[in-house]
Amino acid sequence: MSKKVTIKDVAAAAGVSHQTVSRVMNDRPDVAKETRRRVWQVIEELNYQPSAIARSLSRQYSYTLGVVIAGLKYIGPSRTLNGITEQSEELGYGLLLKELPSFNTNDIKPILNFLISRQVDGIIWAVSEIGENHEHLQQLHKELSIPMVFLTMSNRDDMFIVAVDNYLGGRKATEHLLEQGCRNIGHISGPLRWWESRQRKSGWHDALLEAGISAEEHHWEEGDWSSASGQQAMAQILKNFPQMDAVFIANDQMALGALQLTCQDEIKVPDDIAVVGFDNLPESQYFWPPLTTVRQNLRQLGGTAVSELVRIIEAIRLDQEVLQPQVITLCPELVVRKSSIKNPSV
Amino acid sequence: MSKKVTIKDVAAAAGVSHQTVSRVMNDRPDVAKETRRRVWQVIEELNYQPSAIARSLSRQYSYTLGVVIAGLKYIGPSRTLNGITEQSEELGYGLLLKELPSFNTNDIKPILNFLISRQVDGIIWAVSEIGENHEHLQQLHKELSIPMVFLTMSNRDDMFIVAVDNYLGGRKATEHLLEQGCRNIGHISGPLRWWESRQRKSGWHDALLEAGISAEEHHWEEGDWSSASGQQAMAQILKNFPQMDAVFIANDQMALGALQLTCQDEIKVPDDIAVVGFDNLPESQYFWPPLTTVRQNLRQLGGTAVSELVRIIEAIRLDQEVLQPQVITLCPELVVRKSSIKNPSV
DNA sequence: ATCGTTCCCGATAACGGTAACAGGAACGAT
DNA sequence: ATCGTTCCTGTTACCGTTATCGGGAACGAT
Repeated sequence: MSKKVTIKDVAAAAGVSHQTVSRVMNDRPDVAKETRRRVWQVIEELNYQPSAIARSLSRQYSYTLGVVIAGLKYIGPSRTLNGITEQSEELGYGLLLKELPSFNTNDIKPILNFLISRQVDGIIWAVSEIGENHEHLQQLHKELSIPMVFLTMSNRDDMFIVAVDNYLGGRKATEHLLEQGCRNIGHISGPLRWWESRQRKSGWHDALLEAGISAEEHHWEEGDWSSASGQQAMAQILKNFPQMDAVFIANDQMALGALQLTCQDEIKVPDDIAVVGFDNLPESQYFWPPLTTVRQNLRQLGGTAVSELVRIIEAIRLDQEVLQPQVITLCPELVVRKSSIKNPSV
Repeated sequence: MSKKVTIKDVAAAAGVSHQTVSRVMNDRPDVAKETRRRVWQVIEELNYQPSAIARSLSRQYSYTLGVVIAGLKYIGPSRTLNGITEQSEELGYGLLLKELPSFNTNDIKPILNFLISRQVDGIIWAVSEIGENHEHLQQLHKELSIPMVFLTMSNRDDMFIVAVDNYLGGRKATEHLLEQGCRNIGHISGPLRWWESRQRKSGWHDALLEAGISAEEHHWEEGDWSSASGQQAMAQILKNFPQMDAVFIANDQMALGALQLTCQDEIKVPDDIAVVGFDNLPESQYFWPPLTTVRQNLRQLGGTAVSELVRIIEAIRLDQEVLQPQVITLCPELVVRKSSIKNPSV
């Protein structure tokens, strides 16, 4: 059972000091050409892999990022994580992953401590803002003095934030329905404890307002993101708001539930009611009818967060100077499909 | 900017040696009650967090597992990862995550080296077996002498493997259709380079054979898991095999594509053609009609892999004895919904 | 011959913990 | 008084790297 080969084994085999081996590994200039060659040869022969652990201990950087995420069983967070893994691979950073057991976990401190004790260079907080779950965090963040980037939360001027513009998404969806000539546009929101839900709903609300239409209380219902809740909410709105000729639904899953209801009740989509969702699930294109929706590029979201975090880390490492916190906003785009096209002229 | 507090700071503040602090942190018995109390107090006051890095270096275990995964943007791998994070949290292990850029990456060695250089105690290989992508790996594995558990791959008797019984899933689906009185049962498979695809197809094939029905070449088509390919494959089979009265489709996404086609062509599901999928997406229940499918518990798959790996690691740590490799198989179950019920008596 | 450079390289001390050993104090037994 | 225990604590070495410093060899300039 071959024991791990260390820098000293290499040094002994090459007949140099371990320091010289270190110099070779790190491409330092002050090594004679011949020595360098010989050391490299031994490294290859012994298949020497330097211990990243020892390295982290010695220089004070681990080249590892901590990622805190929640809801991996849903497709949204996984896509974000996908973006994070790709970009961190690209930039040469490892990832230490922690998943919160639920979205509104209050027991945040041990998780941060866990990451910090493992010397991560920075932390990406990829948990949506729900209810009060960011209040406590915000305070801890200030005490901690470790670079952090937050995803998908309301703007605060003392933090680095990367987020999709959910408000704009809601507006785009609603404006599209207005352009189709709809005037009675309902809305099924996500749980309003979620920041995203509130943003999307505001977008809907404001777009209507600007068109001179008032969004009234019985024009919308609150769902919980699930298809079941979408179905239920749809039934409710149909009852309260029978004139409805279009509906903007805050995610594709709920939209799917609503669509199923229209199948059962033989309501024609889009002729009777036009439907727009949010998320652009890979499946949405194959719903019946294919679903118009708002695409948010979550991979890009994750990737941007990593780039940003690394930028901060390396600024500190090199300049010893702290960057100004900023908010980066990504634009969602509308994907138009059959479910919202009112007048298929011809 | 408060510098990190180390074990020596605590020792100095408490008026003891750093070794005593270490003893207190690790709950060793040989510390006087009073001293222990005092040290704890200082630890709390200074909010001391021991450096996991230094600890890993000193004892030779990091209490960290490496996870190699691919296709996080799909829901399957994310669910598996979800199971992995939960169980590792439970068992007190951290996770170092690596995502392969594609399913059939050949450049495996640097990834393993990366994980090993960070002293992970074991590795979970959560990448499906596709084509030859496991051949090379198998060889590396033997040289490496680090505990590994593999997910979802064909049985080999010298490795630890955890997998869902895809063959059984295929059988269950097909047998269900036979029970519904169907005799002309088609199949849309996933890409046959995938082990899962071959297993599911074999299940279909063998179930038919046992019922005295021969599965012929024009009774099935190969898809690529996407809804688009499902739709296309469905169209093809309908042409080649017009008598078809049921179809087993190797995943829900392709089934969705097929269902959309039936909507367009006004084929009645399940009356004209019964449909069974595979995966049990959260959306499947809301397809039209609701989709009968095979549920595989991927969270359990991930969780089991972690438990198994930790069992191996701790066996080595304590007994210094190596466990016998084994294969753990999880049973998928059939979820019956409307899309496959032929005779809705009354 | 002496001195200052430049080029290499090694010795030693960190980094922040744990392991192993040694030793002092208190105590009872001889 | 001496010895062996037991209980507690400190000293020292070590885990595998990198950083710092210092010094020898070679070389050209004085």
